[in-house]
Amino acid sequence: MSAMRTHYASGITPDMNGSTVTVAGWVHEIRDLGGICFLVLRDRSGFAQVTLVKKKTDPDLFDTARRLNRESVVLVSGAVKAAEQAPNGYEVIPQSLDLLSESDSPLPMDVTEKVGADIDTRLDSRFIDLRRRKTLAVFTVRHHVLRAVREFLESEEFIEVHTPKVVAAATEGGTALFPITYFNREAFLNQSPQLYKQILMASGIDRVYEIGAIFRAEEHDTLRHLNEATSIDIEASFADQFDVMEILERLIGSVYLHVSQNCVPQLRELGVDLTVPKLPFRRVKYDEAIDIAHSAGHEVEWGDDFGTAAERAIGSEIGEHYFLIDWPTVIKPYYTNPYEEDVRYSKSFDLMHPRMELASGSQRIHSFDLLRERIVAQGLDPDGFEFYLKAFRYGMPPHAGWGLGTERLIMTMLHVENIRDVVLFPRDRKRLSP
RNA sequence: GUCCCAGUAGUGUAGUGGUGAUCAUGGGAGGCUGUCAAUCUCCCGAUCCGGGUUCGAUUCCCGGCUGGGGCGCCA
Repeated sequence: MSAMRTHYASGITPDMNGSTVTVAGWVHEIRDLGGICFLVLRDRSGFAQVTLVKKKTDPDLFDTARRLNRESVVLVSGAVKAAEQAPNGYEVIPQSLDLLSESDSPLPMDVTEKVGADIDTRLDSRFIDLRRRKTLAVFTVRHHVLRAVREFLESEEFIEVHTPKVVAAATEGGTALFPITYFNREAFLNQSPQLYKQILMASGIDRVYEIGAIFRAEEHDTLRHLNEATSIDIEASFADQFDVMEILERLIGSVYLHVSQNCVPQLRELGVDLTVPKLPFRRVKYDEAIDIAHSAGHEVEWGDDFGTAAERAIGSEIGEHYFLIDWPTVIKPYYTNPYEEDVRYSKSFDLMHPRMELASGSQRIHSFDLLRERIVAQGLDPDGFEFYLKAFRYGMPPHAGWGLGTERLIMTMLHVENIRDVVLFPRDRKRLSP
């Protein structure tokens, strides 16, 4: 604990009756009843009630307390008193109260959650929004999700790497990139670590993962897209798509388990009853999914991706996490390995939640000649990929991998509607600040 | 990219071709010794911008700006 503070609010218990503590935090509410005044102090852990009885309190201290603005930052030292009627069974009888930072008034939004606020209002004042218990709970869970991912991948002997976010060329064609000026040259913000993690397979590191920002310049405007998102990516050598699918489903199971065990108060705050999904997830072939979509009345041509409506129909038919496997080669990126026996199909998969796609992956092409051929076939210029293709000429093992959307994992886990709710400072088409 | 929708106190909302523009929360003053969505009395605070129709527009029409959402695309 810091020099200023001896305890978090939740670290104080009634059996500490009589001992002196110093708590620090924000003035959540003040209830002045005339002869007695209650100051509710809020910190990251919870609330502490500071009780001032007029007759027994120094007049200056009493007056300072009752005149505090909401959300001012204060430091309160005093004696812990066990009290039945107090919220957590105790209250603090102050000996001193320091006003460390006075809050302006009125506040840009309500912190006590009595009155709602639009997402836009909340994001404009995100630092205040984070003072709300529900918002704090979401980001605490997010931390535990990422921690669980790291622990799991580490236990599977993956090494964490960081690849460049400023790149010279598009990874896969298709999606739009953000152009930037790099000294005198044109450069882009990376849409995916794909090419770099594949290059690392030629290094012999064998199993790598990266948790990092990806950028997409698409002008979409939905509850499940952002222009800057966080991707969890892995790549593994001497593996096929089924090997990495198995890693992925065990990772999902492990993350759910970790969160259900370590985020009990947060889940309660959010009203989420978390059940760990059963393994293994169903493997549904693309062709089967087409049939499901058709029988639900959705038009899907073989070789097309599923529209949102068809995707939801398939999702509600399956009802839980599932893998959508064996996609047509034509709708997957050039680095996706086709089946040798029928090149119309590829060794690819998407991990689906009934609400949306969470991840996609595949076994990759590791033959230089085939890869170059596929790049050309998709209308891309192989010269722009020389730095990448070079890694396939001097001993590249077979490999497979996937990319998982961190935000989508969290929003489906916590039943969050809007992807912006699970990113501290989201970047969408309209928002560039804060 | 495209289509739809919305802009009313700090915040969240109701409603209206002529209003004293609703309610809650908030803020100010006062009362109250056990509050915990404290409570009571009094008070404060708003119709996005520009043009048009009209005797009169916050309301109807057009444009703008800002925001929200669907689809496409994707994670």
